[in-house]
Parts: sequence; structure tokens; C-alpha cells
Amino acid sequence: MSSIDTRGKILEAADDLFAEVGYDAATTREIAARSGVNKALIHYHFENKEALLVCILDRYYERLIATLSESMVSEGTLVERIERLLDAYLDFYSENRNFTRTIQREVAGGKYVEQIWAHMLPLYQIGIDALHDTYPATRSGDLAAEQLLTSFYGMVTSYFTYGDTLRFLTKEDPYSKSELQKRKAHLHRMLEIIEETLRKEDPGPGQGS
Amino acid sequence: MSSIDTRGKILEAADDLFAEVGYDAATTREIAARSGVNKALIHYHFENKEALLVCILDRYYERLIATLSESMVSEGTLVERIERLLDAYLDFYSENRNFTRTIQREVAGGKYVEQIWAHMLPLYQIGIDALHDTYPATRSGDLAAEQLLTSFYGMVTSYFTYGDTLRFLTKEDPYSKSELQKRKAHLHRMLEIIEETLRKEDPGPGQGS
Amino acid sequence: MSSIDTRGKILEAADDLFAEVGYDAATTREIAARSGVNKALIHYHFENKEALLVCILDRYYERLIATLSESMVSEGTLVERIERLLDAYLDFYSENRNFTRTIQREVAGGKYVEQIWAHMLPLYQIGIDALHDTYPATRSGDLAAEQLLTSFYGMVTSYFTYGDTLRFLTKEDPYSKSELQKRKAHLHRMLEIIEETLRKEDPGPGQGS
Amino acid sequence: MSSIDTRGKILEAADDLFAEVGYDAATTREIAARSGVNKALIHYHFENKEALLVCILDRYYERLIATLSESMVSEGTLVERIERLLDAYLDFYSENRNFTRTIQREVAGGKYVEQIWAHMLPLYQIGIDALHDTYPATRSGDLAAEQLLTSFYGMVTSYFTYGDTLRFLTKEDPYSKSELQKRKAHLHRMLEIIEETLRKEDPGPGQGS
DNA sequence: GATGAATGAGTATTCATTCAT
DNA sequence: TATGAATGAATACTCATTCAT
Repeated sequence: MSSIDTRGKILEAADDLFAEVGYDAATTREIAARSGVNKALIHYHFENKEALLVCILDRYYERLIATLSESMVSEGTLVERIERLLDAYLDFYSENRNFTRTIQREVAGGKYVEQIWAHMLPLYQIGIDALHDTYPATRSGDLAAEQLLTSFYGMVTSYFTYGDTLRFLTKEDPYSKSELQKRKAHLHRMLEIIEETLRKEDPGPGQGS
Repeated sequence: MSSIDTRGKILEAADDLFAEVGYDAATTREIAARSGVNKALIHYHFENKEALLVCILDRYYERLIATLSESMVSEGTLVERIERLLDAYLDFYSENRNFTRTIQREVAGGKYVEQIWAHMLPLYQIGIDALHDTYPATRSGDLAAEQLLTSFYGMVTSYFTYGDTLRFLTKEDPYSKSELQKRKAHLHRMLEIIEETLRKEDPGPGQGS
Repeated sequence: MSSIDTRGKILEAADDLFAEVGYDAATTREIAARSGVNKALIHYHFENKEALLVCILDRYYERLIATLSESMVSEGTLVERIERLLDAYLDFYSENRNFTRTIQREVAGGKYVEQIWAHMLPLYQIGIDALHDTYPATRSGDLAAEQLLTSFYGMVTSYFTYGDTLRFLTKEDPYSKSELQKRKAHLHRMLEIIEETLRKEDPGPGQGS
Repeated sequence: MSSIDTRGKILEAADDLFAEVGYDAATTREIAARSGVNKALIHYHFENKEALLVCILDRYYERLIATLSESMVSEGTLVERIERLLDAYLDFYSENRNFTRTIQREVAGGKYVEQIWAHMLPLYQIGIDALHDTYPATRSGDLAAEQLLTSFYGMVTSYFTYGDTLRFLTKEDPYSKSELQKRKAHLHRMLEIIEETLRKEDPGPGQGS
């Protein structure tokens, strides 16, 4: 078996298991069993159990950033571009459920925050700048860019973070195409409503926070 | 030492430790050390390590539900009552940081989902019904009540879930009074903007998704 | 079983095993098996495998120092006192074979040198001072006190360090009473020969190295 | 890379590592790393990790025996020849520190005793015979040849075995030329003193232990 | 209630060694 | 000769839990 195959199988198994039971509760023995690989091989290919997690997260974040960046660059108004970004974000989460569960558990508020923000920070800054440029009202005040970004970020992630609970309540699969489409439509609508307000709101000189 | 004191000290220590390192990484030995209590006593007072977590979560959710319910019941328009609820929510999270970290790690997407929704479901249903009654537009479509609730829930929690990252970016303490106040003002504003739309939007017969 | 019993049994088993196969090759599992004690109990009573070794060495050195000190303090000429010390040294080694093998392997030239010399240094200094006082010739030169002490130390230890090899050569048990007695007589004789030289050798003022 | 080079580099690295941390604590991985050689190649050139040690020891002992034999064969009185042997012994140890540390740890009292004495025995026997021939007093009694050889062996080795501790005490490098010279002078003097006694002591018929 | 000692199953990791190429 | 990958057994150590007192 080629080295790449083995590495890949280990990563895949670890990714699944971390998502299922969490990093701490996941055992190397189980990862080895699931990937059909000798236990010691895991330590041949990865220095640590932790190195496995870091590797998995890095891969996800690289792909996420690439996906989001790509969705933003093309032509169109800012709103159109943000809508594409929201769609891409939702799609990425829905297509990478392991990622969704793992970041939430291990990352946010955990010790990998900095690793993540090394990835996310540039994108965040681009968002802030774009909003500031297009809508002066977002420079400060109740609709400051930071607040808006946090809010929309929450709107996207909460749908998945509480995906299981939503399934519990609505008896619908939140990952189904139709439900995802509903969520996208909702987020587009929310964006449009906010945008309309921002457009009308011309802070004028000196106005703000 | 009275039995109640001991129980309380164990719970406190466990609460802190679970929030710091997560349930799995927390050891009973460390909980015993922090609470100054014999390791075996933990098993006298609690059947399990897991029972400890369940107990801690139950206590938080009882208080959370009580707080949120109380904020809603009083007089005023629906918007005013929701604003009070948002404020109460933010306050609760900011005053119970252990809770914030623990639910995020262990609960959402984990195996305690049902325990939580046994608590949260009634409140959620109240929210749905109130929106349906006041704003027919929320019965379905892009601004359906479920979507709106999920969004506002995300707006509230994302502020804390990513509290550490926000601190990293803005160099401001998101738990400070002034920063919390900014967040509240933002959420109020968001609510008002959406509400205005909902009010104008009269679906009329047959309208909707 | 009382805690002291258990601790003692673990120490005893570890002492034997370290002497037999060396610290590194000794396993906690084997120590547990030999002492009839649960493997985890070893780590309950001793923080580390290394702590076990340190504890064993400390106990030996305390007893060794006590034995040697006691042999020196009583009345008699310096030569008589040194003879008693040599005898005590030989007896201690012959009665504590584990110690003999373990210090040689793990200690001399190893990482526990300092631990040992914290014990041995005072005694060494006493020896140096006594020689200097009684025999001015030992202040420097070919028969300097440091050289003499090292030599006699070597004469004592080599008998045991190479005990197995001596057995191999002489077909006699070097630990037998009669063989030990022969060694003692030899060392006494060596001491007397050297002492006679030292006595005759009066460096006079300014003489020396 | 030629096969001989590789073998030599492996031996060198193993020699260093064994001396540093001991045979058991030394890992083939580290030996491979230090010698810049693939781990599997070690097993191509040496059947075992143990074979490595045996090979290293054999090489040392061959050279040691050769050195010591050579020092003895030339002309001069027995005392002169023994003095040259003592010097050669001290030089060999001081020039082969790895050897000094390794034999002490792994060999004496260990499982390689026989390997060593296969080398040393002939030399030892030569020493015994020479003493017996020249000094009848060494045939038995307090100054029996076996006792004397053991003592002088101890005087030589103790200087190195406790080299680190001597450095600790005297603040002088025991391996420096001047300190080595002092030790040689001391041993010569000790030898002369003993020899004088042996010469005077004519056991006469029937005398002895 | 409280404790120190004890336990058995389990952990990540490391090891010398082997194998296919 | 040389190598990267693979292996099975072993290692020190930790865990939640139990028990006798």
C-alpha cells in the first residue's frame, strides 16, 4: 500500500472519529481499527495524536478559505458577492459535517483558536474593508462592520451547530437540498433587508458611534 | 464539612474544569484536588463523572430558562419583549462563561442534545407562536419564524462562541460592559429593522414560500 | 494490607530487579508481579519509575553513611579507625549486593552522581582532613590525600565490582566469610605498608608537590 | 557509500550513544539518525542491537589487550614493566572514554562478563605468574597475587569510574595531561612501596596464609 | 460522611525488527 | 546495499471507580 493511501486512510478515520466522539474521547486504537492500519503506523505518519487533529483542521481551513475567497472575487455588487459567499459557506458546512462538529468542539474557545485565525483573519479584514468602503454607516454605530460580520457568521453557523436540534424540532433534515435552499433564501433576504437600511443610512460628517 | 458544602464545592470545581479543558480531559483527581475533597467522595455524592456534567448542565438550564421566561412575560410590545429577552440572554452568557464554553463543546452536536431541548423546547415554541400571531409573514417563506429564531439565536451565541477570537481581533474585551452594550444595541437595531419589514409584509391569502 | 507493607514490597522488588537487569530494562509490570501488587499501585505510591530508583538509592546511602560514620568515630589511632572503616565498607557491600550492582550501573558516570555526592562529600572531606592532620606528606605530592582516598576506594569497590569475575577466576565465592576475611586482611596490610611510608616521610617546611 | 564506511559510522554512533545513555536506553532510531544511515541498514550490517554492543566491546578489548601486552613485553625489571602497564592502562582509559562508561554500566556484573574474561584472562594469568616467580611472598597470604592485582586494577579504574565525581570535588579535569600525570606518579609510588615490602618479605619454606 | 489504598481496563507512544521494492 | 513502510509486542503511566475502615 502506498504511503499516501495509508496517510489518507488514517486522516479519514481520524476525521470521522473526532467528529463523532471528540478529540479526547477518540483513541488511536479506534482510528487504527477504522482505517485498517497498524496502530504504530499512525505514529509513523504523524508525530502525535494532536498532529493528526492539526493536520485535519489545516486541510479543512485551506479548502474553506479557498472556497470562500473564490466565491467573493467574481463580478457583481457587494450584496451579490456576499450572497454568493453565504451560499458557499452553507454549502461547505453541509458538505463537511465532520468539520462542523469538530471545530465547534475543539476549536472555538479551545487552544486552536490562533491556528484558525491565522487562516480566517485576512478574509475577515477583507469583509470589514469592503463594508466600510461601500456603506459608510458600517464604520461605527449599531451597524458597525464588526457587529454585522459577527451576526452573519452566527446566522450561518447556528444553522449547523444546532442542526441536530433543528432536526429534532422541525422533523426535517436540515442538510437536505430543500431545507438548505430555504436557509439560503432566508439569509439572502436578511442581507437585503439590512443592506437597504445601510444604503439609506448616510451617516454624514461626524455622525457615528 | 456539611454535605451540602461538599457537593457544592465539587460542582464548582467540576464546572470550572469542564469549561477549561473539556469533559473528557477533566479528571476526577483534578476535580477532587481543586475542591479540596477526597476523590472517593465525588462518587459518594455523584454516581458518575457523567452525572456531574448532567447536574451542572441542568442547573444552568434551569436558571437560563427561568431568566429568559421572566424577561418575556412582562408587558410591552412583542419587539420590546424580545429585546428584553436578547438582553437577558447576553447577560446570562456573559455572567456564566463556564456554561458558554461547556455547552458549546459537549452539548451541541453531542449526546446531551435531548437533555437540553427538554428544557428549551417550550420556550422555542412560545417564540414561534408569538411570531406567528403577531406577524403573519413569519408563518412561512423567507422570514419564517424558525429561520428567524435560528438567526437570532446565532447572533447571540456567536458573540460568545467567538469571544476569544473577537478579543483577538478587536483588542477589546467582549465581556466588558461597554462592549456588551454595543452588542445589545446592535441586536436591538437588527430586530427593529427586521420587525419593520415584517410589519409591512402582509402575506395576504395564499402568499408565502 | 497496610500502606507501609505495600510500599516496602514494591521497593524490595524494584531493588532486586534493578540490580538484576538494570534500571532501563526493569519494567514496572515485572516489579508489580514480583511484589504481588497491582501495577497501578506502584504509581500510587511512587510518582515515577525514576522516583523508585531515587528512593532506593537514598535509603542505601543513608545507611551506608551511617555505617561508615559510626565505624570511624570510636577511639584508636587513625590507622585503626581506617581499618574499621574499610571493614565496615566491605561488610556493607557484601551485605547489600543489589546496591553494589545498581550504583555501578546507574550511578557512577550517570545522572545520579550529584545525588550521591550530596551524601558522600562530607565523609570524603573528613577523610582528607584527617590524613592532612596526621600525615603532612599527604598534603601534596605522590601520596596526596585525594590520590590515596581514590586508591583505597578503588581497592574496596573493585573487589565487588568484579566479584563475579573473581568468582570466575578463583572458583571461590568472594562473598564467603573466609574470602571476605582474606580481602580485609589484604587491605589492612596495604594500609599498614602505606602508613609506614607516610610516617617516615616528613616533608619538612616547604617540601611538597 | 561503501559498506565499510556505513558499518563504521554505525559503530561509531552506537559507541557514542551507548556511552551516553546506556545500552537499554539507546535506540536504533537514534543510532541511525546519528550515523546518517537508514534504520533498516543497521539490521543488515548487524544481526541485533546486541550484536552491535558485542562488536563494539570486542574491538575495544582487542585493542586494550594489544596495548597492555605490548607495554609488558619489553625489557626491564618487573616493576618497570608494571609501571609501563599502569601507564598504558591509564592512557587507554583516558583516550577511550566511551569504553570506560560502557564497560562499567553494561559489563561488570552484567551478562557480558564471560566475553570480557575470554579476553582478559590470559593477561591476568601472566600477571599472576610473573608475581609468583619474582616475589614468592605473593604466592599466598595478605599480599597474594590475586589480591594485589585486584587492588591495582581498582586503583586504575576508580580514577575513571569516579572521574565525574572527582571533577566535582577537585575542580580539576581528571582527563587533563597534568592530572593524569599526577595519577601515574601516585600509582608508580604505590607500586614501589609495595614492591619494597615484597622484596624484603621472604616467606621462606612453608610460610604463607 | 469521609478516607487512603487498591484495581483492572485503558491510554498514547515507542521499540527492535522485518519486508517489499 | 539501501530504503520507506509496516508490524506486534511492549512500555510507563492514567483513569474512573470501588472497598474496607
